[in-house]
Amino acid sequence: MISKTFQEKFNPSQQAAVSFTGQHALILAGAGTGKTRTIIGRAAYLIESGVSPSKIQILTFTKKAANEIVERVRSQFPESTAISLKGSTFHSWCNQLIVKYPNLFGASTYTVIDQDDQLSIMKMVCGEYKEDFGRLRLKPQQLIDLYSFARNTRKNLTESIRILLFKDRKDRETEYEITQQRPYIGNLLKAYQSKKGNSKYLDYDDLLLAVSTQLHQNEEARRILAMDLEHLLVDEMQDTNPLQWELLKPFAQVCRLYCVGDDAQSIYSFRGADFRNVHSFKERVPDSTVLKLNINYRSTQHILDLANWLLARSPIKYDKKLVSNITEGSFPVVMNVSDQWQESSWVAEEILNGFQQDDKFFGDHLVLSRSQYYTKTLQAVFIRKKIPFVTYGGRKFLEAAHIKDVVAVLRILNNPFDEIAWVRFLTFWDGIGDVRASRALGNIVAGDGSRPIGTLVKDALPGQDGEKIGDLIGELELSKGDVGQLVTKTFEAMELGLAYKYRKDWQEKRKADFEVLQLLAKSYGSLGEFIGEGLLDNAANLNKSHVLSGSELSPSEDRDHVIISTIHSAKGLEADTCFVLNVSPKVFPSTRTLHDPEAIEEDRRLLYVALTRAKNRLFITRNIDSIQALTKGDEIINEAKDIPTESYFLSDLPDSLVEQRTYEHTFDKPRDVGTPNTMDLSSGMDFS
DNA sequence: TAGGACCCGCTTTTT
DNA sequence: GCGGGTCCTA
Repeated sequence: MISKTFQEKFNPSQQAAVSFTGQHALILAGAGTGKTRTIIGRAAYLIESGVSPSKIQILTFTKKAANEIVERVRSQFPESTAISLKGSTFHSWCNQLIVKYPNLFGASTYTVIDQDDQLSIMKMVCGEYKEDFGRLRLKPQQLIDLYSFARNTRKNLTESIRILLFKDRKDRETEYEITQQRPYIGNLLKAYQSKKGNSKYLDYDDLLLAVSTQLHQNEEARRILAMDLEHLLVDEMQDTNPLQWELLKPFAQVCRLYCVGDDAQSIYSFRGADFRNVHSFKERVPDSTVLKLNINYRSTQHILDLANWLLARSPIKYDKKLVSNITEGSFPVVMNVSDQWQESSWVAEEILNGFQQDDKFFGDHLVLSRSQYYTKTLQAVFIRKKIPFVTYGGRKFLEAAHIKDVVAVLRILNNPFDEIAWVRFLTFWDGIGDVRASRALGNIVAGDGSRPIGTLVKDALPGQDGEKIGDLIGELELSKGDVGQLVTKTFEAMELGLAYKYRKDWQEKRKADFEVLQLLAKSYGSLGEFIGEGLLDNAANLNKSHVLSGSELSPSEDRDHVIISTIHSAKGLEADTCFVLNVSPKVFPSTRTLHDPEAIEEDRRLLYVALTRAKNRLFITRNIDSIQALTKGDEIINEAKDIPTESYFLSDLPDSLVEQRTYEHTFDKPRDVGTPNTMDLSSGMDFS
């Protein structure tokens, strides 16, 4: 049954996509063509057609996107109609499946670990296998990257080493080097893997791998999951990697796949994303149809002209030319600045102008940067000018050191084999360092698990310290069933130590986070859920972007403020006015990608994503010095001499597409910024 | 063995 | 400006 507004809400190609009746579909949707609207419409359409909401699963890459889609579908129906509709990230979905069917996936007690934990384990392994590690000139982090890359791309170790460490070279020397190093790397990775297994850890990749492997091997598993699922709606298909494809593939047999994506917005190849998952969809999935959405409802034609120009210059054929249904509007502005202070000041001025003169809200402004790091100056200026802002991307709440200290206790109670949590917890206390902790650890983990944790600690760590810590953890174990209470008690017990450990910024910054942690903890039913889902839940990414309102944990999104985001985190966002920072030579494309044509194209797509976030006004900043260096033909050109591809995306930018300006005010630069190395004390004193 | 002081290198992007 | 590593001292 199609609702009355259907024709009004969707254009003909969107209608075709939303009401698709075939088996499997791939929707190719350019930026701003209503991708989210279509996936929402699809879910709503299915529910209206009588599909049970509980049999629809929406998959996205971030929790935020998942929540938004689900909420918007639910709001179209009377109260509880669509309450059972599910939306999650790939990782969280797999985690839920593993929890729901423990027998099927063979994991009962486990702990999901993040990249910090992975690194800690790898460091332990490198310490244990000194000889192997010593023969390599690699950092533990590189080993982790290698391991993850190989698993996500389904490539073997040799190929992974070649791509990640040798820039994909295939000459004889490289072959020799790889043959030399591979056995040692292999040993370390195997040791890492078995340590991970012993501690009952699952890293992010394991979550996907566990489910995917089982589905491929086990027909029973497919049958069971098929009973729960009729429609799988996948967002951002261009960002899926081979491992995720392995996960999706079996579902083509048990339910209907509906994948939405845009190959021109594929920006996650560092995570193994492969847009052949889009390009080869039709060949890979029998009985599938490809539909396209081409009309852009977001941006003015001027903005799209620039985006189209950028894409047209790529050697890759995207078969895409966005056409806007908005014809008026101003040209994108390219602002030439000579340093970051100018850049930040100008952005701040523009925003304040917009706010005061043009009746814009702070929330109408989106500032995009290539890296989180780069926006620091901007944040400083915003604070001084009292411009409210939130940042997207960056370190997550649960990854902050002081939070991890407290969470370590919860992890221990959840999984007594969790060595990392043990070390963190034990060394937290004054007088216990790495050495005593890891010694004690051997005894604790060797225990049979049936004895109370408190006595285990006392045995492993004789003396006063052991008594104290053993009593504490024994006491805390009593609150295991109540996550909120457990967090409160743990914090009380550790508060003194925390205040001392983080004395530099405890009062100002860190202390308040524990109120947030408590509220967050209360929102989870069980310890296991909090540990597992909490980590995977991007909504837990409430560093500074969330505030406490009343007794509720709520995103401060309902307040008016500018959004500062990395481009990667900005996918799916849009704003009236959009600033793209530092689109300078050496940045777009980045100098680190210049050796690799594919990486350059990914940088191009990254810029494309940034440009297409803007609805009405697009401002691009760039460093004038680097532009002049480029035209003078100095080192940048020389570096790029033997590289056929262009070295700066905007180098031949036609004047007809943008308006160029140069920043003129200089008074805004704070006098006291810079590096006063020595203070001049020579004057005012006569030593003669 | 624990912990503090100091120095260096460098700084994409994320579940 | 930050974490990480290293060296030095109690």
